[in-house]
Amino acid sequence: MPTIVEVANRAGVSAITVSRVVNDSGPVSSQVRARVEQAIAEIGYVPNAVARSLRSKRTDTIALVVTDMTNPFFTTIAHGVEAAVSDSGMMLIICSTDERDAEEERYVRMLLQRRVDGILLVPAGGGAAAIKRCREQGTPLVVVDRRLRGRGADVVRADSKAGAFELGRLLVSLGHRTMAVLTGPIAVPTADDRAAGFRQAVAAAARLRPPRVYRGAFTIESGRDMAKRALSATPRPTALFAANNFIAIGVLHALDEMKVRVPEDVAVVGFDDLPPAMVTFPFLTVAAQPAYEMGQRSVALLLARLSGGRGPGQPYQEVVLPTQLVVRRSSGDPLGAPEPSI
Amino acid sequence: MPTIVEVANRAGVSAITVSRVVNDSGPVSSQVRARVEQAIAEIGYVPNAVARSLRSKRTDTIALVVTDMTNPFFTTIAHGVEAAVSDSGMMLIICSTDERDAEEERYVRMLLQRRVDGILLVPAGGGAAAIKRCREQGTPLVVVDRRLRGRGADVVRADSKAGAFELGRLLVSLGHRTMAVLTGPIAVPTADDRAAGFRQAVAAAARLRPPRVYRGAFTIESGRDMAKRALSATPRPTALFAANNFIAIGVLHALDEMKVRVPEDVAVVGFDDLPPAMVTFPFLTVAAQPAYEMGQRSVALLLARLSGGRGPGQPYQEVVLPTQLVVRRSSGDPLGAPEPSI
DNA sequence: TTGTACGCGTTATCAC
DNA sequence: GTGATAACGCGTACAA
Repeated sequence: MPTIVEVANRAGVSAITVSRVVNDSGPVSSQVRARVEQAIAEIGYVPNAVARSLRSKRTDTIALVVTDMTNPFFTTIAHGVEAAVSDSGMMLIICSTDERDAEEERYVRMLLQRRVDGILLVPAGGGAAAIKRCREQGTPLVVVDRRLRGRGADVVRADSKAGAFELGRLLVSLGHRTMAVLTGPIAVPTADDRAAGFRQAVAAAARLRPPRVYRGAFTIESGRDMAKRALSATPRPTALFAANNFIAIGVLHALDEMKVRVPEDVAVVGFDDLPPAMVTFPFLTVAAQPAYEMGQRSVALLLARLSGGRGPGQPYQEVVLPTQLVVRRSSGDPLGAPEPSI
Repeated sequence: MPTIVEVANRAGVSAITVSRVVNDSGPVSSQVRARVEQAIAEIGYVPNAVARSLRSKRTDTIALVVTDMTNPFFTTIAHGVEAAVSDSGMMLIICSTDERDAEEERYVRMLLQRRVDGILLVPAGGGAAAIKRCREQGTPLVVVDRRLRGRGADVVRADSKAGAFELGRLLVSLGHRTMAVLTGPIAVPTADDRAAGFRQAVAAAARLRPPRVYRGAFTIESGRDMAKRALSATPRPTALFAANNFIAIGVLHALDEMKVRVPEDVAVVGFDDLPPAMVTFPFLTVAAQPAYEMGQRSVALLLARLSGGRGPGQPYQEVVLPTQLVVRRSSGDPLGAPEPSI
């Protein structure tokens, strides 16, 4: 593999001159430039970015660490990230932790060894270890999709609480009085916020019993399981709130198996929309998060840190994006309304 | 940022000894090891993988270049790739070319500069330029999901022709006699193979007119457009074959808009399944590709090249995986069958 | 078991 | 406008 020195020899110049031509840094006479360019073409020189990084201390690479690459919500974020990263001439490393803290730690360690310029992280749990590591090394970190207890990093997330509140208010306005919340693990802020927002909406209505809250994982299996438990409770809920898209899918599967009709027998609302590209016939009423935009904004925040515009001394920012209420069939008509005449 | 030398000084040893401790290469007395490990912990040393790569000429990084990150088929491949890559302690760079040759070239150039250990490529077009570049540099390349004209690289793909043939045979057996194929661009082997396979199935039946073939892009918009054109043809087809998942979704949207019922008025079959995770109620009859497995097999092929087991001199391999026919509602019942009594 | 010398490919600094 | 020198952080080859 030819090096810059070999190009230099062939062109009869020094290595640094070749470097100047390649990077367009510093003055080079047009004659020399031509000779160098020809030499490059002749021997097929490809600059070595590894060596360059060793000197420059920049890799022009950032990493995105998500909890679940199969979830379209995260792949949509990834898409937004990729677009933004590519625009600024960098490359993107993607890691999937499978919601496991240990994997998250392993990945962050590897990424820091590789000296990536920055990390976008969807923490599996609290993310404390990762945040600490990054800070020690001075590598910018943006936490995506999860609220942070302390202020330890920039954050980009959607307003889970407000979105859940809207869904709750919708169901209340449709006349539901017994509802259940199916959400994710304890201590995951996203899971808590959504439960809290929904409960608040119910509490705001007079004389409604607070919804029962089921805790599981953000998975289809867990959604299915929680739905079955919720429906066997007394009194049986007339509406279910699934705190993310996978839980919602699990719920729909469970109801289908139980021959419970949606929305006729039970209304269902969820968090996270499915990308329109993937859904043939949208059905589910949801609070949609702006996933693509979240990806882009995360990169923007990271790049701002990198360009030093906001040095490491600057206070951390939290960008909270609004969700959008999308009402579809699964939430049903007002309870007690007359049956439509056929 | 502390270096290996600083660790060495603090521990009162030489740099190479620290290296031996960190990489567990070469003998180190347990006393010295303890001293070194303590020094590492105290000053928070994080090995520099960039410098290591410069020496070792390996980056332990591979890249996946796809045409469309929003397509669940490719994200499923990516998921399989990620799992396999992670298992072998490497990291994964992901690039999305948006089906543009120029982007593909740009990405490949950047990746080769970064000295990635290998590249998995879903070519936007023929992929000739990328293949040539990689070969010149001696970087292993595996082409994914596309057949190659010449033998210039390892290939992992599904059997598009056989899958399309099965779909065609199904429709023929259901009694359809006028059908249309909605496929991707000319010169993309995948698009051609699927059209050819389907046509062959029709030709195998006696006295059927060959299906009309529409050419567009592998996008929802294109699918919608082609569906409208196909349905306004005379004689009007009773069945449509969409050559990938996005085209199929576009078709379903178009038919919905035109108030054409599926499968009552027109039967629809497609290529590529949607991951079960994303679909609430599966509806479409498809030839499903083993996307996840394709991702894994691609990595396996790449790693085989890397480990030298199959040196660069070895002949290129082509792995062709079978598709699976999944019959659902969209393909309908046999034509002319009595209406089901309610 | 431990250490010395050198090179990996590039670029910043300073000199001409 | 061009070049010599050194340094980035690490690991191989060899010596002690």
